[in-house]
This record gives sequence, C-alpha cells and structure tokens, in this order.
Amino acid sequence: MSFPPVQDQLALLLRGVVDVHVKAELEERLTESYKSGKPLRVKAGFDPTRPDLHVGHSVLMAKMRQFQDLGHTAILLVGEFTAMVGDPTGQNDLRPRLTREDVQASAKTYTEQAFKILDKDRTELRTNSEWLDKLTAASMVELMARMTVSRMLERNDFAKRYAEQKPIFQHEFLYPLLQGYDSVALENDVELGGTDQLFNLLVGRDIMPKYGKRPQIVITTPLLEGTDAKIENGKLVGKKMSKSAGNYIGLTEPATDIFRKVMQIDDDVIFRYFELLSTRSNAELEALKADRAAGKNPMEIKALFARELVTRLHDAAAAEAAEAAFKNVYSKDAVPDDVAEHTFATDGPTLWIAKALVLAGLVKSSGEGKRLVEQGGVEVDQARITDGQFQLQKGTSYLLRVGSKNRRFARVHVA
RNA sequence: GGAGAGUUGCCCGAGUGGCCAAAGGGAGCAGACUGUAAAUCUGCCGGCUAUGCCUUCGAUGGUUCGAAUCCAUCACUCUCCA
Repeated sequence: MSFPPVQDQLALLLRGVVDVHVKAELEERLTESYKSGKPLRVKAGFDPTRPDLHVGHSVLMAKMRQFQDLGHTAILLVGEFTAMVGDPTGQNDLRPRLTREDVQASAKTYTEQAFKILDKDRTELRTNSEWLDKLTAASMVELMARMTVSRMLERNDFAKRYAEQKPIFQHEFLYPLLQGYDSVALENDVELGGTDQLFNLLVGRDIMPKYGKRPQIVITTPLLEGTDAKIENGKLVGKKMSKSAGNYIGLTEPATDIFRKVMQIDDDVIFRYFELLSTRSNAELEALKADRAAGKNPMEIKALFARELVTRLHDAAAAEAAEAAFKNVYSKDAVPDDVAEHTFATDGPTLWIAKALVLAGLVKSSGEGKRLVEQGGVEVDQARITDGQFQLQKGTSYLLRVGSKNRRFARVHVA
C-alpha cells in the first residue's frame, strides 16, 4: 500500500476539524504508515439509538471517508452494547436505556445508511457486543479503577445535573469507560467523534496505555446545527441537529422532503451547511458568499445546496425532480403529482370534514381538524373553507390540503 | 440508618377544598405578511360533531355534596446528617 505524502494527507485530514489530540502524534503515525505501507486504523462509533442517521452524522463520516480515500482503514463500530447503557453526553436527564432488540433493529439500518457515504469495501464493521458482552465483573472492576469520580464530575453535563439536584446513576459513569474499552479492544490509531464526544474520546486515549496499547489520536469534528438554527447578531445560534429535537434531515428521507427541509433553513445558516457538507472548494464557497452579499436571492443559493445534497443521498435525477416538485408546490402553489388517495365509507349522506382529515392521516384528532378548518388552515378543492361543520358529500371526490409550511395533501373519495 | 423537601399538561412552572381542563412562559401548530426563510402581529394548543360529556395534576385507597388541593399507604427523586 502506498500513500500520498504525509503533509498532503495532513492538510486534507485536518480541514474543518475542531481539534486534534495530538497533531504531532498524528503526523508521526502517518509517517510510520507511509514508510511501512501499513494503513492507520480509524475508528468512529455510533450508538444505534433511533433507527436513522441524519446529515449531522455525515459530517463525521465524510471525514472517515477522507481517511479511506487516502488508503487507511475505517472501523465503523456499532455501539450495540453501549447503546443499552445510554450515553450521558449532553443529557440534562437520564437517558432511557434500550433493549437489545431495539438496538439490533436500528443497527442494521444505521450501517446501511452509513455506507451511503463510507466506502463499504474499506470498512471494518464491528459491534462492541463482541467484547463487552464477555466482560466479567472482575474486568469491569479493573476498568472502573482507571477513572476517578471527581474526574467524571468535571464533565459539564454531570456537574450541571449534580448542581441542579437531578439524578445521576452509577451506570452513566460507566459509559465513557466502556467506550474507551472499545479502543483497547480494537487497537485503533485514531478515533473520530463530534466535539461533544471529546470527553469520552479522551477517556479512551487515557485508558489505552494502561492496557499496554498505544494511545489513540483523537480528532473531533464540529456538530452541525439543526435546520432550525438562526443567525443572531452575526452569530450562529441553534441546537445541534438531532433526532430528538426534530430539526434534522435524515439520510434516507425522500428527495422531496430533503429538498424542502433545506429550503426552509435560515438564509445565512445555509453557509454552515456548505462548509461542513459540500464538496465545493473554499474558493467556490467564497464566491457564493460574495453573491449573497451582492444581493443574490438566497433562495437560489439554498437550492444549490439542496440539489447537491439530494444528489449525494439519492441521485441527480431525483434532485432535479425534487427541485421541480418544490418549485411547483411552494413557489407556484400547485398540487403535487403524488397525492395519496383514500376512499372512506360513510353511513349518512355526508362525511364531516374534520373526520375526513383524521381518516386521511392529515391531523391527529377531529378536534384539531375542526380547529384548523376554522383557522383557515384547510383547503377543499383548492378553496379555503372556514366552516367547522363542512360536510363532504357521499359519492364525491375531494382534494384536501392542510397547512402551508409543511403542507399535506390527500385525495378523498366519499363512498 | 435518620431528618427534611418534592412528583402538575410536550418542557419549565403557578395553583393548598368549589370560580380548575388547571395561571404564566417556552416549544409547537395555523392565519396575515413573505421569497420557501427570518421578524412581527393574531389565534390555537387533552379527547369527543360538544351551551354538554369523558379522561388528566406520581400510584392506590379514603374523607367530603364536591379534591390537583385534606388524610393514609406505596413508588420514585433530591438535599442534609450519620
């Protein structure tokens, strides 16, 4: 195996990262690998907590992919065991523990999605149940003896919970140690993670030498802010993209949804997405920013990114179709082509509109349906109705629409 | 082991016997306005075709004409002491 020159590798690998512990060591290890022809082992772990990955995760995976493209080995670690423990990172409350069944179900889809970005042929796919399942109480005690309670309490999330008199459970202290033990088992050279993972990653680095392993180099990548992030006083403000906050774009979402979500991102926040996810060069990004400053419609800039993202996650044809659909539905206010069709039976001569909306899955309860109608949030055959008692006639078909920002349609036939 | 404090709707948080489906804030949703976004203003924000009914204030029992509010037991959490 031959690699590109060390300095070239470094330049690429350090682009966009938040921090490296320690850069000199990375250089040293790249040099060794360059001389010996032996690829570095680069680990990144995911806890399969809910069944899908989002573009926030892809920031990290894009970095992994860079390592792969340079010829190194990526280890995608599925945190099957650790997911059952629950990572306390960033949690203000106890994270619910999952069952093995939950975890295994989502692990499968996780890896499939990860391979949208990673090169499958150069990825070692592992699960930490391999070694953590077998850990005896004795080894566990030994592992726990490597870390002090005070060090754990230094962590902000724990410190905060402690100060606020919120519960902290013993097993939560175990999490970073187990993640660190993964590195002992895998003997990786590098571990990648989001900045929020810094503590956990460094615990691994601390523990490895105590087990006679070379300490891993830790590289942290930025956390992508969610689709609801904003710019305030020139600063980017927003929670990180997360499944639980509902401000995410899933890797497997339909092209039209991805496109729409990108378009609804705050105008200036889009540049953050460009920086972390786009394959465009820095020069191209600067040009776009200049365009924006010169008054170019930010809508077009966002569309540019939306197209790029959909192309990556689906393909170019899907991107084109999604853009056309978006323009059609939102800009021209037309009806999309793929409207779900339903037929509902009714006993009487009519069907109450609120009921129909519930049956079509457009609203959760008839109370909500009625409310929306009265608030003017519902259209029947492209005409707004406001009568909460509106009745659909038996033997007739209707086109129903609810909402505007996230509009939903259904074609309903009353039988 | 002992002593206190607490558990309210998606979240925070008021409410100490009827006026409480429960103040206020946040989040969310809808409307106006827009460019699809932001900001602002307005409305909604447990369920049920409803001047009413049902379910809801940790759980279960009890007192009462009537309980989120009082009592008992249980569960859980926090703090302090040992």
